[in-house]
Amino acid sequence: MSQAAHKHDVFQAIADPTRREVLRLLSQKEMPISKITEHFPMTRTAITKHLHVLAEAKLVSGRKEGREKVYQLHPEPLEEVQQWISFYEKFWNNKLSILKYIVENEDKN
Amino acid sequence: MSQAAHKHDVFQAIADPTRREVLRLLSQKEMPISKITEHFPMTRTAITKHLHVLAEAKLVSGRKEGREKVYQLHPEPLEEVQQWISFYEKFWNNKLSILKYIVENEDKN
DNA sequence: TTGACATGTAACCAAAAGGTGTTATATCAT
DNA sequence: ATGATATAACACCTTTTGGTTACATGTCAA
Repeated sequence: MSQAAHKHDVFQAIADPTRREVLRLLSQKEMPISKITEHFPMTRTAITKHLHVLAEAKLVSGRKEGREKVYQLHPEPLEEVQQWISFYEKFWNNKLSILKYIVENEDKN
Repeated sequence: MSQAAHKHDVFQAIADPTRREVLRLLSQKEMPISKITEHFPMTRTAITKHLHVLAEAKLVSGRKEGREKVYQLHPEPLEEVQQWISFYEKFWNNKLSILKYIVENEDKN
């Protein structure tokens, strides 16, 4: 897989169903690679590559703990997607976007 | 949470920056292919392919009008992404997700 | 009817994505 | 020290992606 820097943004990271499922798993509990792999019908090597893509998008990070590498979720980058989407929300749900606008401005006081 | 339906789902469709820009353009005004192409440093054929991917995800549709094919936006499928994201919103913004919950339940009355 | 315009599409290409297996290294339990 | 475990780092393969040319078809305007 590519090692070129910032080649994988958050939009690309979440494009793959396996990676979305990894995020869901890590949203419940941090896990070492082998534990994550148990949930998928593919090799640990493949999961490791997906984890690297997610890490490049800063959606996960891993720390070494003994001989394990424990990965944990960092959902913050998803905010960029949420903001991108919010532009289109007005097309299907005016009420919600108006409410969001009110809440966000309320915060600034 | 299995939506591994079509080859090109909405997550894959929005993964590409060019396709996101096409959506933005079409959010302002419907356009024929050649007009869309003017905004990008690539051939019309490439844009046509991107449009096919977006159409497969039901994010755009095209109607023939004379010798032109006019594409227009259909943002509804983005709702799936928005809902997926909303699960993670609680990690960075509790207030908003609580409000959304209230609004959504209000709708069901 | 002729020519310019707008599109469809096939053939091709390079690079990236998504997977495999192998090997090497570090760590933990005996 | 030995052996099982957990991961990293490769090399390799196949399919998909994102782009190109080239050409065919259909439509509008003189």
